[in-house]
Amino acid sequence: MNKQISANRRATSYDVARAAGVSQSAVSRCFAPGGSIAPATRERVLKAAAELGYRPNALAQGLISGRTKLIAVLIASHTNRFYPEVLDELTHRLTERDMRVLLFALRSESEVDAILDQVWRHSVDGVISAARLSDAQLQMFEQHRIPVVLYNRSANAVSSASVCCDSAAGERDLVTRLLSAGHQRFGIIAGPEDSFVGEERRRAAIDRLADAGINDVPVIRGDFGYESGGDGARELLGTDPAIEALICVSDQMAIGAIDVARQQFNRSIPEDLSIVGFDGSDPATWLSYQVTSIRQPVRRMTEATVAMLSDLIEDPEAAGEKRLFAGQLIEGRSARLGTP
Amino acid sequence: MNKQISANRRATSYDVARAAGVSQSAVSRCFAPGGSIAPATRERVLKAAAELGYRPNALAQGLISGRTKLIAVLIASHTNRFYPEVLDELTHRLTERDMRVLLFALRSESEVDAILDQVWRHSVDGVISAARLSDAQLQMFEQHRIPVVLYNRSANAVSSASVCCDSAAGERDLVTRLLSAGHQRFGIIAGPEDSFVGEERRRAAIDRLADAGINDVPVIRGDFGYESGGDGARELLGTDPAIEALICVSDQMAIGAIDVARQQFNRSIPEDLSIVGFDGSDPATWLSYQVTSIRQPVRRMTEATVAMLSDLIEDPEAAGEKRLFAGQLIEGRSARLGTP
DNA sequence: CTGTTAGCGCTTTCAA
DNA sequence: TTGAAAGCGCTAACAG
Repeated sequence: MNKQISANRRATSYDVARAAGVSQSAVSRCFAPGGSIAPATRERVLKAAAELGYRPNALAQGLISGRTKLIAVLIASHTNRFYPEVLDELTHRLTERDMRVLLFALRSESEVDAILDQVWRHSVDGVISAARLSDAQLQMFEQHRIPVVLYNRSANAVSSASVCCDSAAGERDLVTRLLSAGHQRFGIIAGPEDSFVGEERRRAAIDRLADAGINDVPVIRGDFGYESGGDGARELLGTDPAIEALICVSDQMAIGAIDVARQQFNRSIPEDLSIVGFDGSDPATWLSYQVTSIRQPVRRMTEATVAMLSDLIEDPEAAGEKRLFAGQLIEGRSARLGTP
Repeated sequence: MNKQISANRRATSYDVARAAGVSQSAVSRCFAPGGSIAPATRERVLKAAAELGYRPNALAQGLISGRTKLIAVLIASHTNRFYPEVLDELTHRLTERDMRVLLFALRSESEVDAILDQVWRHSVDGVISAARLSDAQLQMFEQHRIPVVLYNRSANAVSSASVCCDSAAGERDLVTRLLSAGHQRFGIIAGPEDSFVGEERRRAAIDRLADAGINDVPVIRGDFGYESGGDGARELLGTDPAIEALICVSDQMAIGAIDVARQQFNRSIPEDLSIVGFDGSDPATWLSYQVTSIRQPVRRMTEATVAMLSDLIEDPEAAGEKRLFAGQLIEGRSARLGTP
């Protein structure tokens, strides 16, 4: 019994080679970037390939060449939930550069190890992480020359490549403006303790307030989402009705706070209470809220991220660069702002 | 010169075999689900593997076994932008079942072919498509026994598996309630022509209105997003100030419409104007909007999707099932509703 | 239970 | 420019 091609087996380069009357390696060269092949041969091969519906097998290519064009994208679930622009932009820019996205959404820190195990097994060419990685985990990648670019978080010990929005500067800017508008009593609605950007913003706010001689500012922690922003506002305003400004580390929490302040505490925003957010996400610009916030330059940041990753893949010895983008103040209408 | 293990080469099963003093296939069996191996050997192997940091290479596994555990997820960019729950839930449920997500975000129909080419090359075990696929494209997968589950869209010709929210029924329900509350003049803010769910909802609304003897209802098309909802409202209310109810095929468009109606046309919602949306996405429940809408049971739907896909992967000959989930009415406060 | 053997589909020298 | 041959790292018979 000869080797039957069962009707639905996918065509291999051998099938194409046989059909075109050339060797298998000729077929391979046909689909390679700079493969030397005679125009006539090339045409015959491509014709046969088209007829058979042949497409190079990415697994085999990756296995032999050591290049998979696969990029692992790690992102905290809440980031995509509350700020979907990031993943969307990243995915598109990667696709544009002929790379594929292996997506991992993290609901908690504890999942990271299991996920890195998978990342590792799949021989990805690079990693973009919008989730926190430990130094040990980063070292693991560095050791094996797998480029990693951190998105909106940076490592302390290991010198890894990263693209960040300058949360601290942005938050300081916001607080400075609130101070110069005369606000004296503040409340902070922060993020979870394990959030890098959340903590960065919280600290920046507290430090700036301390510089102005304001200490012991009450802090409530939320999860970046709408509900938790409302809860935070309820608790802060309930405890101290004299609070004049609420500093929220995300737009969705600011929005939740605005709704609760207006509807349950009967405050006019910003006349009776200033509320600021952070991110510049879509809903923050909606007419009902117009949150005073800091917009992250997502497009430039994602562009920088994949550009940097591409470069590192080309030259794995290149040093990891840290790029810091300034956020842009959105005045909005949810806070009374003074001059910088 | 003997075969040096360069410090950063990743360990293979041969390395582990050598270290443990067993054959390579013993190592393989150690990591296989039901591989028969003596406990003692097993332990030696696992120890060696741990020391070398060995992890099976997914590429090689996929190549030889024909199973990659890779699932291609196709999703329209705007779906993730305006309704991120879907991708998040899908990703988690797939991960739970030990499958990996190869993500493709589509900005336009024209990208589909290029993307399917990639899907194909990567030998995925299955496909989840929350983007429109043509019959030809579906047949291609069917021919090669690659299971596809359509999410919120169904094919006409080909009988493919699908999980949908019953948009038509939901929209009819909504319109019926609006009618029974006495509304007579309507406007529709629809989605792009190439959107499956958008068109389904638009048609259902128009048909239900026609049943009630109401014809020639003005339709404006948006892109499911906030801005376009506002634009639609502006145009409809500008043209016909007597409109009593706005039917929007997405929540974010409903939200945009609410803001414009309130702030630019000075309408009280729902007293002066009823506005309904669709999806039951997060922002629709925010206090400032409380959009009257139909909630898609996303969790049950995504669960059904990956369960169905798993089953099809186990048994590729199984017939594709179509599951239709009823949407749940959210009364909200953006529309005056009558009894069903 | 264990080792041997034969590929999976491809890229990449190396000669011709 | 072309083809032959080796081998990426693994699984899956098949003997022993």
